Amino acid sequence: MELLAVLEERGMVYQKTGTGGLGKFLEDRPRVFYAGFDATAESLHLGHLVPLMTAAHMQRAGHRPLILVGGATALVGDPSFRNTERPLLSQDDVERYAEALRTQMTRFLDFGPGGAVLLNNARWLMDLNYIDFLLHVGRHFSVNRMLTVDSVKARLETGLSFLEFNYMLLQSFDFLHLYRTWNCELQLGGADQWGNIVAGTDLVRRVEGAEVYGITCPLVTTSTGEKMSKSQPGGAVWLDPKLTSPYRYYQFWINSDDRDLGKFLRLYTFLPMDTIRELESDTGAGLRRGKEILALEATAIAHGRKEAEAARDASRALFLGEGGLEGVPSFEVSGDRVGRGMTLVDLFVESGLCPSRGEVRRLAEQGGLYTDGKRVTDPGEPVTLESLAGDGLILRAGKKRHCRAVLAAD
RNA sequence: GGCGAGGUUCCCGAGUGGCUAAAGGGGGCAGACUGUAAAUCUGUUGGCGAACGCCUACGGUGGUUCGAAUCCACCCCUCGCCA
Repeated sequence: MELLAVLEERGMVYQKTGTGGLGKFLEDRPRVFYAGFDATAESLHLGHLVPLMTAAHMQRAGHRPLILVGGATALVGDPSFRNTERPLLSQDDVERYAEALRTQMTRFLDFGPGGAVLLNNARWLMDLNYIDFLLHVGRHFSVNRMLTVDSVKARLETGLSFLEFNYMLLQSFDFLHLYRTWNCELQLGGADQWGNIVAGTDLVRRVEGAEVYGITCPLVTTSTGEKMSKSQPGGAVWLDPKLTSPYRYYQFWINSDDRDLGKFLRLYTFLPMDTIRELESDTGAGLRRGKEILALEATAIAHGRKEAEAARDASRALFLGEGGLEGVPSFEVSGDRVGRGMTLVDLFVESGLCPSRGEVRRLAEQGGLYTDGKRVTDPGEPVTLESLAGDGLILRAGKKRHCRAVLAAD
C-alpha cells in the first residue's frame, strides 16, 4: 500500500499540496522531509503527537526526517491563530528545550546514522542581512496575498505586529534553506501551519524552480471538543516522564471517550488497520478492551514497553484489584517527618495529590479521600509509621488520582 | 500624536464607598449513577487555621477616607476611530 494512502487511511493528512503528484513523489525514492517544532517549552505534549507519528510512519517507509527546532523563529513568534505574542526566550532556553525535545523524539524517530537529524534554524537565521533578505526573499512575497492567509486574517482583528507578520517569510526561508542544503522536498506540520507551508513551497518554486510539497496533519480534538494539547483534566499531558508519569500518561488514554477510540488507535498507535477495525467494532463496555490496548501501545511508544506494562499493571491493580502495585507512582516519607507529627492532611499535600490543605479537607467532606481503599472521615488523623511500613499506604484523591506513600529507605 | 472605550479571581463577565473572597456563566474538582466512557443530577471551587479569625487578590504607584475593586492624581498596557 502506498505511504500516502496509509497516512490518509489513518486520518493523519489534513491538507496536502500538489494535484496528485504527492503520492508518486513519496513512492519514487527516499526523500528528505522536515517538520518544525518551536522550542517554547521544555517538553512536547499530546498536541505534537500527530506530526510526530506521521514523521515516524514516513521514516519507516524509508524517508529521512529533519527535525527543525525554531531557535530563531521562536523569538519572533508564530502568529498563526494565536491571539497573543509570545514571551521572549533566551538562546539558552531554546537550546535547553531543543535538547529535551530531541530526547523525547528518539522514542518516535531513529536519530542514528542516516536517520533523523535535529537542526536549529538559529544557525542560518540569526545572521541574515536585512537588505539581502528583502532583496532575495521579501521580493517574492505579496503583502496582498499574505493578508488573505487564514492565520493572518484571524489576527487582523486583534492586531498583529510587523514582527509576527514576518514569521511566514522566515519559515519559508527555512524551507528554501533546507532544500538547498539537504535537498529537503517536503514539509510536514500541524493544520495551523498550512499558510506557512504553502508560502514555503511557493518560495522554493520561485527561487529554485523546483516542485516541493507540503502536508498538514489535522488538529485533533476529543469528542467533547477539547484540544489534545491543553486543558486536559488535571492539566496538560506531557511526553516528559518527569512532568507526566508513564502511569498518568497511560491513564489519559484509557480514560478516553468511547467515540474517540478508533480515531486514537489510528493516530497514536502503529497497530495494523485490521486490528483497529476489530477493536473499534466492539460496543458498550467491550470498548474497554480496545482502550487498554490503545493505552498500552501509546504509552509503549512514548515511554517504552516496560514502563507501559508497569503502568498497565498498576492500573489493573488499582481499578480491578488484580496484581501488584509496583507501577503506582510512589512518594517517600521520612520516618523523621512522621516522628515530628504528621496528619493525613499533611500526607496528601506533601504527596502532591492535593495542592492545598483546604483542598484535602474539601475532598474529605465530599467523601473523595481514601487510604488503602477506605474512605477517610477525619483528615486530621495522625499518620503512623506502621501504616507506611511494607508496601506503604495507597492514597487516593477522587476516583482516579492515586499515589503510594512509602517510608524512605534509610 | 489627538479623541473615545477598557484593564476584576483559571477564562468570560457583573459590580461604582462598608452587607464583596467579589453576582452569573464557562471550565475544574468531588459525590450519585456507570464501564476508570458519555449524558444527567447534586455539591464544591484563593491561602493558613479545629474555630472567633488572619493573610493575599480587582493593571501599577501614590493619595482622600474610620473604611476603596469602587473616589482623586500620575504612570503602564490593550482595543477602536482619526492623523
